[in-house]
Amino acid sequence: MSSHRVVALVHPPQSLFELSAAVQVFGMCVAGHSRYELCFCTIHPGLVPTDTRIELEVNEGLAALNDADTIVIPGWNACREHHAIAGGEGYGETDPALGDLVPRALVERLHVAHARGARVLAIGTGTFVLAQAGLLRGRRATTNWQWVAELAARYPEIEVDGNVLYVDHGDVATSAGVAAGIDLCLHIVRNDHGAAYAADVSRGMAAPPHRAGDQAQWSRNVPLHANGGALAKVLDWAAGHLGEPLTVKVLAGQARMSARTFVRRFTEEVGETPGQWVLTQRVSAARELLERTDLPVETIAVRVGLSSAVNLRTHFRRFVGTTPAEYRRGFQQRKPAEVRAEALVSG
DNA sequence: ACTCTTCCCCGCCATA
DNA sequence: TGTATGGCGGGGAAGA
Repeated sequence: MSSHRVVALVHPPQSLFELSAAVQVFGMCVAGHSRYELCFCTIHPGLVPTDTRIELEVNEGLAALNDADTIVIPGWNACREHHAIAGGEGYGETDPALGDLVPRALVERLHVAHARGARVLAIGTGTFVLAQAGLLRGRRATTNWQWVAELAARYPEIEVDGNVLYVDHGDVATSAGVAAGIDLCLHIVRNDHGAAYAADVSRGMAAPPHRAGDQAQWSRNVPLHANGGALAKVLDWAAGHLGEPLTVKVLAGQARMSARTFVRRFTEEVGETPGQWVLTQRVSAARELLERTDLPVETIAVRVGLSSAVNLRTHFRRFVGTTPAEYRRGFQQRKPAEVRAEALVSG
């Protein structure tokens, strides 16, 4: 099996931040190499302007999409081009022609790629390209909160959800802007190569390990380090003590807050309730243990704080869509092929 | 499948 | 008056 080819579509004025979300995650080397082959293409190969005063040299044209296993569209700033040329800042202003600036040739390439089974990811305003290509018809999708209304207005056939970080349909996925792009890419890596590998990648880039797609987009852009980082410390602490009872009372105590205030602040800043968050962490930890140990399911359940195998199974089905045993089996079957592939790359 | 208990989460409100 | 806190109670879900 040759390595998975990820092709990022660069387009002027390219958003560097959203591009680097894809670059960091898919280009990240773990133990010396990456499991993805990351390439770039653009409509007119050559120097591509970005949203800052740096140009990118991109040598491949749209033909590179033909053999992509995954296509990433890290933002689509065509709308800002006019503002930039006019000397304006462009942020916050909407251009009604946003979707119309998607060239026909690109739309066709995307159709072909999607039809032959390539996966298409959009980060932030990249969603508009997928919308214009008709790949989101009748499906749920998201984009930057600033653009949610615009997206919904222009494409009524899409179920626009502005309250999530990302939406993944398997063949097509969209995310909110900036940091949510990292979350989406990590989510993809996680499904491709498992939670343990994804955790290695996110550790490599010092990103928070896992945020579920249905978390709210940051309502006020408050970093977790607000309030002297009290919440961030509690999250770290809790992640290291999953086997112990993590009730709201216990967590609030760690944060030196009353339970009521803790729940309120937690949901505001993290985007989901403490209970949901703890549960997500526990299932996540269980996935990792299933992948890299041979511990019995019952033991794993106890170790991650889910008390019993019965309990673990119900939550596992809800989050992962399968049973722990099945998940482990599926994962270990893939293992030998991957190990061989790694040996080839590193050797 | 059932009960019983505990905990979650949120609205409401008094307080600082 | 505006803002953050935290106690209380209930509806409901989770777990034993």
